[in-house]
Amino acid sequence: MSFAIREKADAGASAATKDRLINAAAVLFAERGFENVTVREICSTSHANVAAVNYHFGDKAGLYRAIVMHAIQVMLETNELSQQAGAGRSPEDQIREFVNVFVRRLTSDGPSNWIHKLMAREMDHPTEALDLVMNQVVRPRLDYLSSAAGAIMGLPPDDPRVRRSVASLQGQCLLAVRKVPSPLAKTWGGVAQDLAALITHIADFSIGGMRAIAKQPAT
Amino acid sequence: MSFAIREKADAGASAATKDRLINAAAVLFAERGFENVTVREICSTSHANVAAVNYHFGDKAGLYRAIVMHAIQVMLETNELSQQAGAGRSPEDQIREFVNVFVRRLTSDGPSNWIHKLMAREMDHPTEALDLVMNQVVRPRLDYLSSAAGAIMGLPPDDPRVRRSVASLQGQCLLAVRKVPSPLAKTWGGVAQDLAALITHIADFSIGGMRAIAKQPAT
DNA sequence: ACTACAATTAAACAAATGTTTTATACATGT
DNA sequence: ACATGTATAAAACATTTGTTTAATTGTAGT
Repeated sequence: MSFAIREKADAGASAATKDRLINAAAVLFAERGFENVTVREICSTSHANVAAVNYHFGDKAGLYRAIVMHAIQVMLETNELSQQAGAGRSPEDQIREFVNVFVRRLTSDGPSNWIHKLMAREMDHPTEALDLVMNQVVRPRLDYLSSAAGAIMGLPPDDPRVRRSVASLQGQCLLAVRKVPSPLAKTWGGVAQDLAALITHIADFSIGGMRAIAKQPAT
Repeated sequence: MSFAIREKADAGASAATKDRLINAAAVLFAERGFENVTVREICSTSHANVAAVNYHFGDKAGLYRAIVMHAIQVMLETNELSQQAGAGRSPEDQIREFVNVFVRRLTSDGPSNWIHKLMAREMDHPTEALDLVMNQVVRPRLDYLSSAAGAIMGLPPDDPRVRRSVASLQGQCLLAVRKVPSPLAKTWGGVAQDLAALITHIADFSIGGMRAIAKQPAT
């Protein structure tokens, strides 16, 4: 068995190109979508040969699949982070911490940045891989938020008024994360400029909305 | 001058193919994006020749531009409709009417449906045409909403707290409009199933949020 | 009848794209 | 030293893409 040695030898060469391909392609796919990125461009920015993608991943779609798998891991990590941050706190603080972790992670320049761009793309043009993301990542996230929101509203987590309120919260987070085109940056940018202010706004706005909704009769 | 007669003669033939191209391409572009739609497919579904696009619009991008121009008109129409619906009413009702018109128009199967899908696409991948849309359509819309929100919150329309609240409202509307992929349709669909309930939720949730924010000090 | 011009069609073109093939370099195991 | 198998490299291939060209049709004006 020479696996250990081979792995070590590969670490600087072959395994590195495979990783370079994934890293470069992930950013490109997130930025411009699957169809609008050429294999040649991926290999070019990865300093790899044109055939590298087909060799390591079979075909272009195989590379995309590998990237989605990696993305799921990071999104699950985001879920855990936001839930740990709110553990043992009041439901209001759980909402605040979720917004805090979620928005900061998605607006940062870290490796998690491209992931949600990619997912936003998938929303409009779903592929096979999206089912997995929905069930493994999004559904648990919504369940967690529904639990906190239900506590705030004094309603069961699966009450339609609670689910809708969670959707309202998510909608705000997703819009806040979205990069806004330049011409509107002045007006809109004033909103997103101070990230901390934006985060507390979304949380407080949503909590206020939940309490207002809770007073209404069920539909 | 034989323009009048020619126009009339064209109405059933040439002008019709030009319109067929626009209508077919608009749906296709909205569904899959500019790059992922081929000229051949557009012409095929339009029952036109492969060269029709180049003849009538110069090139593929010219057709796209023509579609965006048409889209702007419809979006301006949406603006007017929602503002007329709220004319002379309380600011709360103005918000409610805006959400009502906006969400209904974007979820209907009418001709306005594809437009905002297209715009959502433009947000992520801006082209030259987007500047026009932003300044002529989105900015006035935000101004109108800021005026109503400001009245509710007892603050000037350009107060950061007001602008952020308007953004919160828009985020909810945009998410509500977005078609959700099938695997989550069960959970999420329960939210969007009753459109009327969803609309009143967004309005009341937002008004509640605004009032809660208004009580806080400026940041 | 003849001309002029717009619209349509079929065929072909040049460029780009994903993929395959063939050959080479290199490290490892015997 | 030799064989083995993996990773990289260069070139070529088959399709698809947007676009152009040339020929044809039909309609209006004189």
